[in-house]
Amino acid sequence: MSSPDPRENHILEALPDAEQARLFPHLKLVPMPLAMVLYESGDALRHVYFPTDSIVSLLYVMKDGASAEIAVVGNEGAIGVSLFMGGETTPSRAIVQSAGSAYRLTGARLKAEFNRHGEMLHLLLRYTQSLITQMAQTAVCNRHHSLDQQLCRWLLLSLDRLSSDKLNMTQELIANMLGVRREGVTQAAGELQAAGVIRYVRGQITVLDRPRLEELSCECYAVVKRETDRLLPRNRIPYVA
Amino acid sequence: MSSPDPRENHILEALPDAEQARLFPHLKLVPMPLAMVLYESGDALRHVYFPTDSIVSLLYVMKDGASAEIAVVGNEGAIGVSLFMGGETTPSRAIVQSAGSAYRLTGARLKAEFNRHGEMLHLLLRYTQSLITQMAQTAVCNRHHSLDQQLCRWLLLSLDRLSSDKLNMTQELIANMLGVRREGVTQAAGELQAAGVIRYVRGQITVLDRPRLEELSCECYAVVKRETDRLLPRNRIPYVA
DNA sequence: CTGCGTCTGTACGCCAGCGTACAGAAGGCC
DNA sequence: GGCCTTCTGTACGCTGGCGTACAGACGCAG
Repeated sequence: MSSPDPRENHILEALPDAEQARLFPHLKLVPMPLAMVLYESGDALRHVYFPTDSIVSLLYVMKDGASAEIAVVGNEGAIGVSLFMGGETTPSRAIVQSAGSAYRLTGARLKAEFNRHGEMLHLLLRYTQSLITQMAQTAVCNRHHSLDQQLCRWLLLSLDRLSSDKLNMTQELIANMLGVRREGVTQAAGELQAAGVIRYVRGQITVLDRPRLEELSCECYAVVKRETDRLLPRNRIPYVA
Repeated sequence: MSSPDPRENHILEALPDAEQARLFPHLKLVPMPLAMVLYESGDALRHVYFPTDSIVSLLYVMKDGASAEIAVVGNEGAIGVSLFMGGETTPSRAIVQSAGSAYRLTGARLKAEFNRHGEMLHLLLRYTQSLITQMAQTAVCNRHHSLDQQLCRWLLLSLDRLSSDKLNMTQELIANMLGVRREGVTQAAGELQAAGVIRYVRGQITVLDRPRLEELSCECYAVVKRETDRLLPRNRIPYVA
């Protein structure tokens, strides 16, 4: 971005002027390079991150090394929910899946703002609920849907968090996120390419036919999208008790 | 229970005296018969439920009727998280999986207490985080583990929420919760019975060898258990900012 | 322009769980 | 006792995704 602005993050954007004035001076713009780990399972969180153009995956890693993504966070949300939820740590790993930037706030500063019980609290809680929806839907999706469908869902979730129709990610990476074999992704992506829905060139995916992608996806994408839009409307709504 | 007491629910138990005095008069003890639906996907919630000896499953139902449990709630928690999270509704169904009782509170009363930003808020948020852990782990489990392992996990989660070693539930019901075929559960349960771990008689499961059950389960049970115990210690801990 | 590392394509046997179908067994009701 | 419903056991073919193995393709460094 030529002139980074905290308001590129939807949560920060939605804050009332007074809260923005209080918080923005303490925000620090940090680069988010690919594969950067924001926290490991069980780490005490020091900061909360508000992505602008980066995408972060939350994933669980098992003892045998198998992994699975449970949610993806972009400029609609924040990383470090367990800070204000009170747990301080969480058994997941947060890893940058698409490079970019984020605004960072110290945990202490965030908690202080949260405990003023103002709009920030309500925004963060609503965002957390949308995160819950995404995780729950991921659980169901993992149970019932085919790899082909899940790949479509995953591409759409990423696409929504970028301003471009190009994704920079290898099949290996996608496989890790979905918790499947790399060969499976090759297979599924090959079909999509043959159908003219995407173009795939060595770590760069271009989406050619988004409507078709939505058709091929399972319903999980739509459910999550609808719920996210409902919970996080992009304008300033005062809290109603 | 011979003399029901709100303190059988761990959240209510953990409240300071002042908050208990304020809330308990408004609690209503309600029966929770098997298969009772507390809310359907998208329903506006009117009450929050604090189970004492009942168990409630949160499950997602897809368009084609397929379903999957995303979390289970007993006397350690509450049903109706989306009320104080701000969403008012949630795309899941809450259904009683093991009959018993619960204390009920109107949504308005709960929100009023929540917005006092006292111990109730912190307890509910910490509980919500443990719920998040459970959902995330379910997602991973659905991806990577065998039906046999998942059955063990599920039995343990239920067992922890009951005071008995007997579970009243048909294989059909379990299959619905796990999102698998009934025959699959028959198969897996048959193996457990042959191994002397459980005894199965027409809708009644008796756990004979719990340690063995834990060994046969995937790590998911232990992860969720540890995290739940960490987040919700059974004593009154003042909030530290 | 050559070589090497990374990324992608393909192949083959294997198996868990699915869909389907049906049979026996236990318990309740009249 | 006899009937009917519910619950459980078993069988069989099918398929999606896994594990493994290897070959081509692209791109960067030297």
